[in-house]
Amino acid sequence: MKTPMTTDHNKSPAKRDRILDAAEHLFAQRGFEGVTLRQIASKADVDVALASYHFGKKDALFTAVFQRRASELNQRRLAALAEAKRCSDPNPVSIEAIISAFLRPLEDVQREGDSGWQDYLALIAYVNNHTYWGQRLMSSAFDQLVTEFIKALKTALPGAPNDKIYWCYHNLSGALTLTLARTGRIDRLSDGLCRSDDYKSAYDQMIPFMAAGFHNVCQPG
Amino acid sequence: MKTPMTTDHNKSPAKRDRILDAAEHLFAQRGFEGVTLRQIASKADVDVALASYHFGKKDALFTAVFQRRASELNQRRLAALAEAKRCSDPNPVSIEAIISAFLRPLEDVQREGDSGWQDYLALIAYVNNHTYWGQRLMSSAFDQLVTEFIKALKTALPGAPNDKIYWCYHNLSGALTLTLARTGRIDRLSDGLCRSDDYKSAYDQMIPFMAAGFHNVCQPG
DNA sequence: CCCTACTTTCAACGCTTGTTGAATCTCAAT
DNA sequence: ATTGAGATTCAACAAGCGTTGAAAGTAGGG
Repeated sequence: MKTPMTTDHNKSPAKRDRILDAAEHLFAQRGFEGVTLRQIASKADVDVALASYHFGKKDALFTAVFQRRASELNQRRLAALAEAKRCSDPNPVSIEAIISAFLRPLEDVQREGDSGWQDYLALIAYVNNHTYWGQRLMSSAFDQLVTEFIKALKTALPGAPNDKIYWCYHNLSGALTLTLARTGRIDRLSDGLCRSDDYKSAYDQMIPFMAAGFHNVCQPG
Repeated sequence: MKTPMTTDHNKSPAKRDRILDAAEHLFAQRGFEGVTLRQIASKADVDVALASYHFGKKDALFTAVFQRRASELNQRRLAALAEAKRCSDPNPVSIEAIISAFLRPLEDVQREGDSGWQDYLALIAYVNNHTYWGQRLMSSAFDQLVTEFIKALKTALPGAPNDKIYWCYHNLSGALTLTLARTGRIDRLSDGLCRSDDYKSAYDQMIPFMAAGFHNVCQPG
């Protein structure tokens, strides 16, 4: 009996994946127009034409890179949120726990070594601050997840006006984005006291910071 | 008697400035590599070669655009900080007042109509999230100002550890950067309830939000 | 062994890019 | 009028871009 034959490309995904990895790294570092297909192919040790063969136009390759890890990240964050709900069971989940469920999975994948995740999170930062790519990619990849977290925030802050919740999430998202971009600015500003690549410290202070902001802005009435 | 003759180029700054304006708008919208000198020249209604004549390489044009409005912005923010100190005179300045002095001048220049400031602030957002340009431009343009504000924050939060102050400023800077980028994401997330171009609302909620974060994270201990 | 389907390479295309050197224009001072 | 210096245009360059079509490689099923 023959294999069910979605003969697709499960035999030699090696080069295809190497293109994705190289593109992930370079796009995250220099942006869409800042990278050429030849640089990607060179880093992946592959012919230029192969990128076009597998992914079509350059836009499509960028989109493929962005979507590759999105669903796994969403699953991890949703799992963290479910776990937080389970832990505080009869009581409602605290703001701190919700924000923690939003951020800690990022710390997890960053710590797990695979530098691909580092690049991917930096790519999210690039896309989130980019008008064109943000409009095209952020919603389809993350809106469902974000809506889930915002729903949790609303129940944790009963009576809070919706627009304030969204603005508070905007603050959280912006601070997180700058963290993920790891530009090294805080290193220079603090003269080395703080480091952009010290995620642990970043999240440790970000969680109580944001929780206090939510509580202060979103108090009912 | 002849005019004191820094014969430089004060006679026909028209085209030179039009290049800066066009570049400001396009760089802010599409980034450094996303814009061609021909697009800039076309928008400025000027020959391509003129940009090279006035500014040299493309990098130098980008730098010139970035630096053009930096010192005026710094002056406005420093004036706002001085005014805040004056208002609360014998008492120390509050965190809220410091953050307000940091943000409100942005709202002012945005309201004053001149759409160039809008583009410029979006350009700051682009540079601040960009590894390469951030390292080259942010420090020289804004470090002195930021250091001044951080000094004020330190005196307003006596006993707070320095690293926490820097991380808190990092949060403020990140949220502000996403606001300045005006990507339209909050519009889509909130289904039109909040709008990226509603600076007033953005700053109105950001000030108490950030102040609460500072207070919560930076309590001495 | 020979199909067949997929992957990978090769070579080249048409086009755009940033940059430059020489030519032209502008216009105030001589 | 002439000069001279800055501003502006023109035309062109070499280099690099994304993309493509055809050729070559690979491998499992008949």
